[in-house]
Order: sequence, then structure tokens, then C-alpha cells
Amino acid sequence: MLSDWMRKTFAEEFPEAQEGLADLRVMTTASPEFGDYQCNAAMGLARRLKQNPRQLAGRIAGRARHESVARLEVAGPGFINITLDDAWLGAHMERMAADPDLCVPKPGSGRTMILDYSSPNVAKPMHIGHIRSTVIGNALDRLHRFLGWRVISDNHLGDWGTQFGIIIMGFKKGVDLKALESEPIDELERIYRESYKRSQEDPEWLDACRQELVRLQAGDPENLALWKRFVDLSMGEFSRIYKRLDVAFDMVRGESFYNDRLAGVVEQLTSAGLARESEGAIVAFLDDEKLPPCLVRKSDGAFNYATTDIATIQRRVEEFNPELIVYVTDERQQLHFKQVFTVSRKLGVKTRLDHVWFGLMRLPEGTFSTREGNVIKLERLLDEAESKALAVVREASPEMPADRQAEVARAVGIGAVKYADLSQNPQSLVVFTWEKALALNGNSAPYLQYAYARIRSVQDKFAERFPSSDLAAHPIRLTEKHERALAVKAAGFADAVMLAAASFKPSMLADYLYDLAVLYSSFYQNVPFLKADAGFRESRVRLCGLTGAILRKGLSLLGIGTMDRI
RNA sequence: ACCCCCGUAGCUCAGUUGGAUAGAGCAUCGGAUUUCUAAUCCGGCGGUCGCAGGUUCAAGUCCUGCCGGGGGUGCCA
Repeated sequence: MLSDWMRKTFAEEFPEAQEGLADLRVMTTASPEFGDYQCNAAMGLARRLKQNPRQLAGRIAGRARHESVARLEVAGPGFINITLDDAWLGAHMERMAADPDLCVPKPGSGRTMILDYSSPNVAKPMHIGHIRSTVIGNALDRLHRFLGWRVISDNHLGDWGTQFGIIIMGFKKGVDLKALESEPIDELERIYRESYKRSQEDPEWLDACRQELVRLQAGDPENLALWKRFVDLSMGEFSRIYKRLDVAFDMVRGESFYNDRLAGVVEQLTSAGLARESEGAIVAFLDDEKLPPCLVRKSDGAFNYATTDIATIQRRVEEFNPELIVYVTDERQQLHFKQVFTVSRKLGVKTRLDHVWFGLMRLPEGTFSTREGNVIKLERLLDEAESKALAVVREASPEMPADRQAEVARAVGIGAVKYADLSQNPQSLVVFTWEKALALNGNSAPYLQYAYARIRSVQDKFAERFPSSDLAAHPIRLTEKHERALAVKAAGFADAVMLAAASFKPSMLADYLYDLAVLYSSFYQNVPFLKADAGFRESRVRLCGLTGAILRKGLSLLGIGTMDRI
């Protein structure tokens, strides 16, 4: 990696400046006229050492040598521009193509992380608001696994909250058993919505709901049986959706899993003097950390989600001793996790704890919620996506058998929905529109899937027309501007994967893949390969093949499938 | 009231953590197919990066203040 090399060169040339070099980076240039990569560290260093930046950059450029680098030039106020060596680049393409991991290292080898994502609430339908945690979390899961991490993905279901008091109360007073049979989740949702509404208007009803919750948490057999039934019904629906989304978890441990530890957590906190009684509740005060107080037991005796999350962290540390625990949730939980992490540390937890939050999804007319009943169900979104994709497939490939068309429509439709979420900065707010969610052209999954399918087609045509040709016998040579640009981009795959994982932003990989596909499409359009002379032909087909391998692997890391024909 | 995000082309968004002339897609206008998949490619149009200061060789990016939007702030999760 060029950054390491540059950092080493700087350190050797300027031993007096060790500290400031840790974040030194080599990055791609703003424009091809500046070479392939650039390093801007000389200018910052010059300030600290009170030296002339151009002279300083010149000293680096004069001594630095690397097998992959053809040329180093100092430009402007002190940029060091780096141009890769064509022969090295060609050989590197061959190395990548020969490696199933495409020369991506395994920095996570021997390390363990727990990834907590998706985590829908039981007895409510999964709606479009759940897709972000599920899709972003799953991409982070795949990225880290690929980098060698032992990832333990955990679906921390919301199966133990106050909502169960509301639902149990509603169920006992007005369940429609027939509806529960045919549309279980819809019926549970209806019960919840109506019981919630009544609890807002009728204090007695609200109190009864609380009592039901307390009974459930105390182990009342009737309520426990109802609760189990709700969980099973919900898991049936969730599993169906996860299967469609190609999402799998190592564990599905809901909040209820930690129930028997909650009292212990509160006990630990109080005996350590970290929490005390206040207005009937048990509260951890975090004034030193400038955080609001954190409730760990309500005045009615029930525990709340902070308690559960603290217990969960303790259990995970005891059982798996991970290097870090990562939570993927929406932005509203930022304060909650700050509090939970702080309290956990006070209890002696040393594990790195990260909260990866993403912006809330909204409808153009405002927020939606189960309580309001204005949600768009996730299944409906997936249905719409597939049917829209199917219409396009039928139009574009009428000769394709119907079952193949359906298969393509699935990959394209689901891929488009996932990509729409993964391709933008997770932290920006998303306003849901059907048009955006179902886009099939431009910067979208189908664009990448299309590029991949064309590559597969080229490879098949090549095998058909030149059956005796041995690709591996021909070196990859980069002669055309378009193919060189493609190769430079291809060489950056490992960096893109590592950067996306380390910053918890799958969008960085999505951006990379889109750039790669754009360069490929341009190459495809402007440079002949099956019709090129022998030697060039094989070289270009090999470069095609490598591009295809990167697209396939990269998309799979985002949880998006590829088809040989679309 | 306080805290956290966001504000970039008509619309939706990137912008590699301070770098060179701010980039894509959609929309719009024009061009490319006897050829390896036109779900494509090539080009045009489109910008006081919310506003005002500040920090320095360099600010969309950092600091301060304001404006606008979203979210949060002990008994929901």
C-alpha cells in the first residue's frame, strides 16, 4: 500500500517529525494530468518544520523508490504526484485475477466483533424504516468477514418492551381470532394501534397495560404464553423477509434473552454507588460526563431498554470477549447509546463500543409510525421493486424464459432497493419516494449488474470464438488510455473495501464500484477487444474478467447478487 | 432552553477527514448501433457550496455567530 510506503519514506527522511505522520495518506489525484496518486503531506510537514514545502517534497521525491512507481513529480505548492508503472500495473492485474480474494488482505484475522443490527420490534410489521439498519448492517457484516474478522451478527429483537403490555391488554379484550389466523401481523398491529390509542385517552386502560407488562416480566404463565405466540408469529414474517433480502444472523437473541440479568445490573449499579433511587425510579446520574440521567428501573418496578442493553453488553463480553461491539440503529438512539456505553464503562467494560447511526427515513409528508398507521411495509416495497424490474426484463429480453426473467427481476429489483440505501452517506436523512427507491438506471445496482452481465457475455463469446486460446498464457498489457484508467481503478479495490469497513460506510464501496463500472463501460464502448489483434485481445479479455470479478465480489459484499445474463 | 445531525446544479445525492479547475445520476438539449448486450456510450446546458465573519500557502471541508430543516433531552424502544 502506497500510504505505508510514503509514511516510511517521510519518517526516514525526517526522523524529527515522527508524530505528525500517522495520518499521512496517499490518495487518488483530482485529475489524470497529475498522475495516478498524490501525497500532500509535504506541505503540512513544511509548516511544522518551518521549511520550504517544495524543497521538502523534492527531497522525498528524490529518494523514494517503489517497484510499482514509474515517476514522482513535485507540483504546485508541494504536491507529490505519483504515476504507476505500466508493467507493474499489468502484472498486478494478473495477481489480482489469480487470487480469489483479489489481493485484499485480512487485517481482521484473529479479531472478533459483534454486530447488532436490524433488530425489529415483535408484533409490528417490518416497514421501509427497517431496511436501512438491515441492509447497512448486513453490508458491514459481509465487509468485515471478507477482511478476516470473526463477525458475530446478532438480531437483537425488540421482544420485551412496554409494547407487550399494550398488546396483551388489547389481545385479551379484543382479538379477532380469524384475522389472527389469516393475517397474523396485521391483526397484532391493529390490536397494538387500538390499544395504544385507548391508553392515551384512558388512564385506567394505560394502568392495566402496565400491569400486564409487570405480570409478563414476573413470569405469569398466561402472559408468557401469549408473548411466545406473538414472537413466533413475528419471526415467521421476519424470516420470510430476511430470506428475500439474503440476510442471515449468527444469533437471534431478543431483549428477553437478558431478562434474568436485569435485576443484577441494577444491583451492581446501586451497590457500586453508580445509581440511586430518585422519584421512585433507580437512576444512574452522569453529570461528570455531561449527560442526562439514565433510568435503569422504572418506578413501577419494570426495567427499561437501558438496563437491557447494559446487560447485553456484559453478557457479550463474558461469552465472546470481542474486540468491539457495533450497533446499527437510527439517529434517535445516539443519546441512549452514549449513556449505555458510559454506564457500561463505569461497570468495568473495556471493549470498544461503537454506535453506527443512520438518518431517519421519512415520507414526503412527514414521519411515519406504526401508531399512526401510515407505514409502507417492507414486503410491499420488495414486491413493487420486483414487479417493476420484471416489466423491464420482459421488455429488454423477451426471448428469455419466464423463470429466468423472474430470477433476473428478483436480483435486479432487490438489488436496486438495497443499493439505493447503500449508495448514500448513511447519516443523511432519507425521504422515501417510490421513484428513488426503484430507480433502475444511472447510479444504481442494475447499472452495475448490467456491466457485469456484459462482461460475462464477452467471456462466453471469447470462449466460443477462440476455443483453443489459453488466456493465462498472455500477459495483461495496458496500452490504451481507457484500459489503463480501468486498471488503476481496479488496483484500488482493496483500499476501497478497507476504507468502507473501517469507516462503517458501505457507500464508499458502492461509490467505488460505480466508478469502476463507469470506466469499464467507457472502455467497452471505445476499445475493441474480441476484434483486437491477438495478444491485445487476450489481454483485454483478461482485464474484462478481472473487472467482472471485482464487480461480483464488491456487489456481494453489499449483499447484492449478479446474473450472467440480464 | 440545551444537545446531536443536515443545508452543494431545477430535483436526488457524492465530495477519500484541509488540497490543484466542486463531481455524478435524474430532468433537459444534441450525437453514436452492418460491431463484444443501447438497462450503454460521447457531448451541451446547469453552482455567490444556507448567510456573515475568522483561522492559513490552501476552506464545501476546521472555529464563532445567525437563518432554515430534522432528531433527541429520567419512567416508549
